[in-house]
Amino acid sequence: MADVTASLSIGQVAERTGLSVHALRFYEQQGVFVSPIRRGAGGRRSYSQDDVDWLTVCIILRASGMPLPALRRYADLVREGAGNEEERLALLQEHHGRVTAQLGRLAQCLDLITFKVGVYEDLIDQKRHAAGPDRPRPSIGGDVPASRPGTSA
Amino acid sequence: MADVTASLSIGQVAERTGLSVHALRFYEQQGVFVSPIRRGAGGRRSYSQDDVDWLTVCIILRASGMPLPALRRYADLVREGAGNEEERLALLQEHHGRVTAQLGRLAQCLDLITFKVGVYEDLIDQKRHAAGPDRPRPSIGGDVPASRPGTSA
DNA sequence: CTAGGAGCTAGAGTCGGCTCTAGGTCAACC
DNA sequence: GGTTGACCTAGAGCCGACTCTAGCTCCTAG
Repeated sequence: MADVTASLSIGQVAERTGLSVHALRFYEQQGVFVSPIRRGAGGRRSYSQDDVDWLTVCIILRASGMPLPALRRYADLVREGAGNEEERLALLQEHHGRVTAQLGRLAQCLDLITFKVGVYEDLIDQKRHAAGPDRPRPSIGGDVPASRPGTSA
Repeated sequence: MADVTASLSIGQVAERTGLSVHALRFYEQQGVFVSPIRRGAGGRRSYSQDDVDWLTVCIILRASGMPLPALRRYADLVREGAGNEEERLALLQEHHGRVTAQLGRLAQCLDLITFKVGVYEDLIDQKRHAAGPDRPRPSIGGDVPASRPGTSA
């Protein structure tokens, strides 16, 4: 029972979350932490495991595009304590919807990119083989247009 | 044969691409167009269908996170004409990789979000039913920690 | 006892990607 | 002939999310 509820310095938290110390102070100032970060000797921040866990969630939410104000709002709700679970749920559901939508859009984009990569690959190894009389393939001008996918979106 | 190769005003292009006229001028200034936009009466921009097609591709690339400098680089290559297909391919492949990675990350994030939504849904309809003697579920303090997914990433 | 390293605060700076403003030109309508 | 309304240029401003700086306090090691 050594490092259970061990408290970490800002540098250690930075190291294990991948955030910069600047970002950690910035997040704190922005109110994304649920409980105030404790201070140790000389006013230094001392993060609990809970703080780090929460931070981990925050990082994932941020990575999925949740803006800081929404994150702060969520933190506010959690800080308020039990009783506002519907609001938290609503916030998360909304974010869930946005992430799902973004995934969809991204997948569509990927289709086009994959298509274009394919076209260039074909084009390039047609050149390599410097083939005979079979037509090189139509509709490549300066660049291929959006021909196949993406036209519908 | 009326509007084939019709040329469009900046306003019309804005309308059908969803970009603002400001953004269109900005993109032009940033060199993302392959050929210079023609000018009509009084120096007004006149977009060809090709311009709009290219723009459509650009929009998709941007939507998938390609930064403007990369887009410009791509446009530069296309403008140069045939002979640099390997470079174009490389650029697209790199972007393809990044988009794929981003999709993966986003999917992981979505897992956590889905999980948390699930937890709150359970929690809320347990409350609604105000059930009997079965324990409400452990490990919900202020908020559920990252318990299930995301812990590995 | 001093030099280095980690931390502190407040606030300025940066970057990407637009967005907006000021001041002007046209063409068309009333 | 005056007023819209769409367009023009050059350049300033904005927003989000950090990032960096200056000037300070500690603690520890040499």
